[in-house]
Amino acid sequence: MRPTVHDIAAEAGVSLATVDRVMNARPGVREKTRVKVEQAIEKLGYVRDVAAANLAKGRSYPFTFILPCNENAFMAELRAAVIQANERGRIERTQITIVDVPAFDADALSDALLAAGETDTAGIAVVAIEADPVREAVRKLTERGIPVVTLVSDLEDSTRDHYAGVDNPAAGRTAATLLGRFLDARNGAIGVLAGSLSVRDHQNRFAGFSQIMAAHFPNLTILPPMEGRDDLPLARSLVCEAVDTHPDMIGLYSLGAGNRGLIAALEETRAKGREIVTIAHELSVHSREALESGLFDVILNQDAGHEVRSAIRVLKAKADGLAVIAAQERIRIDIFIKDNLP
Amino acid sequence: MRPTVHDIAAEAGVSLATVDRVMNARPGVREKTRVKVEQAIEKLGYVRDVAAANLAKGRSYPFTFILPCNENAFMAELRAAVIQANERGRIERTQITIVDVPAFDADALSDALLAAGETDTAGIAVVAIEADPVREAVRKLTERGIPVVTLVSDLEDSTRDHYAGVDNPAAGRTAATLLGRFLDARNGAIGVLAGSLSVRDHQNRFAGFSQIMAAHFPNLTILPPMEGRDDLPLARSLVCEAVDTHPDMIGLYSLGAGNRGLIAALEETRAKGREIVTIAHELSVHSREALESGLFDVILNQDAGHEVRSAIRVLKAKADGLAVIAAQERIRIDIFIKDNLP
DNA sequence: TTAAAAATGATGTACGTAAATCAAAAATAG
DNA sequence: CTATTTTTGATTTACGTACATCATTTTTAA
Repeated sequence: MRPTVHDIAAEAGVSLATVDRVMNARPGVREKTRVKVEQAIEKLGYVRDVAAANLAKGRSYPFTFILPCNENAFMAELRAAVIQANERGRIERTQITIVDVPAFDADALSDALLAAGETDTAGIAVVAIEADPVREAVRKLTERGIPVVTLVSDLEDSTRDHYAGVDNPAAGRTAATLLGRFLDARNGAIGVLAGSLSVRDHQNRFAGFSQIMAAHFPNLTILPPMEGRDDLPLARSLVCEAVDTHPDMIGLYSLGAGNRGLIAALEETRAKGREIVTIAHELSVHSREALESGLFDVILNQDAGHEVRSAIRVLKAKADGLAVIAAQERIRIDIFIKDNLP
Repeated sequence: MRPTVHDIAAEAGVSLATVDRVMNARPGVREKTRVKVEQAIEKLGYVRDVAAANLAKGRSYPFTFILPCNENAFMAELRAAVIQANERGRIERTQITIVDVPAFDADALSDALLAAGETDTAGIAVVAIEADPVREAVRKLTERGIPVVTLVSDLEDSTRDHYAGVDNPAAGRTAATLLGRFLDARNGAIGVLAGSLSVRDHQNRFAGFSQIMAAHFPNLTILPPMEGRDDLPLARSLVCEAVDTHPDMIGLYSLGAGNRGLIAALEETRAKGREIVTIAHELSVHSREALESGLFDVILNQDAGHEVRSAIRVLKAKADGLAVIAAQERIRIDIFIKDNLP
């Protein structure tokens, strides 16, 4: 049987009240007594029963998640993951309020952050936009002791407590290595399709991609990146045009989320008898289908569920003033080919 | 505020005792009353506070994990994962007893299974060996209502409740696709190094690998598989010999866990100025180093921690007579290249 | 040495659920 | 309609911890 506070009290030769004072850092305990109790805890290997403690505390964690009303599959999945976490969170005493903000609107986002800070919130998770008003809002929040975690997209040079998302330069490097190796010694051009290069994630991915391409695959040249803005017809026409303009284009890296336009373009390209080795981001029903049909060769993925759960763990830890185990919270970049689809 | 049993009682117009009878399927409730209570639960969206329930029940789950005393890195990691799960399991009221059995010994394993069944156990997880006495032991256990989960290695045509491990044929197919594509249009021979082809996992991986190779990469021929038996010097000499004997060998798939002998052999090969595109299994300090230095090109990995946690979740669910969400318990095959290492 | 301050003990209530007991009411059988 | 069985209610204790109150002891300052 695992030891309880009673066992600690008996072992240390003090009362339950004193053990409680030590355990919860309440005042009124002599140093000598505190040490006695701590030694008893050590000796018996006592671990606080968190479930019972939370029950007694009646504590709950009202968290706020600020999400952009983007319409792409990944954001939908992220939102679903938050909702699901909220449902099962009843057990862990977390309750999440989702706040919607227009996509790519820095002012709206900073307003939403400040507004969330005025509510009864134990911590805020936010899909960040790189902009000074946002940084300023985050600074005000953290200054007031409200934990802030960036989700999916980070906010550099800010006072946010943690970033729950993938290493985007590494994602770009991964794409470069795979594309380069799949094309082995062939010579040719590589297209790059981004959502928008004004978004930090996409910038970072492109930087990592370019770096490895330049260093290891001199046989491949990168074409100027296209910006599809998550817009189906635009992405499609951009890709089609690039394929036509560059007959030597043999590879493509799509580092955004506008997969459906891309898929349409690749279907047309295939119909014309050309195959482009393609690496895209984010697993969804559409991208999965493209991978299975061979239109995509690789999908790099960040697991929205993992990111949300990690964000919640970190917020909880910060709210309790506990340390975060960085290694445990690192979000992996998943590589999927048609053979290892989940 | 989330509703409690008291709220249910008030809503249904019955006493607390009756609600308790309904909730815990105790006898002595009229059908009409039971329906009233269930409707109140539905209406208020009541969810049992599992933490409080476990606290009140004082229930604990004594599980047994039967592991082979293999000395390879993966088994060590698996064991560590079990120990870690046991430590943090104090909170979830699971306590795990580890039983060691000699590796590859079917009789010892079946004895251990039956012995575990005699102890006070709420469920058994076992790294299975394909053999009839093992199947028979599992049958006896499940017949007596003891949940049995196979871990890492499955037991086909048995009465085990669940398999917590990866899809090994899919792992082999993944290796084949990556190896084939990395070698693009080159012609040559592919070596295969197994631990032992009498082990089901390795058989399955080899089958999947051969299937895709034959179907999609006629430019590559598979050499007869070598058996390294997790033995460092043996694996090393086998690989060195194969490299010397087959000057056209340009790729290698190591589907076992004997990575260190393989790494030694590849170092020698590299010293001779030859590079072999290599895919190996299981991430460890050694294999990671080999990946970073370019000796390995890809590592396929199964996360021991995930497998152990999944096994525990399933055992708990089975012990409570609850359903298992299959999709949630699927163990992924991770692909690592040097750019996406965690 | 005494008064004040600090430290400790003793005790009770609460959290949400489980489980038991005994009394009371309702339904059913004869 | 009574006797019996079944169903329901009321109440209590327990799980392990948090937190508050008040009494008592010990320590420190004057």
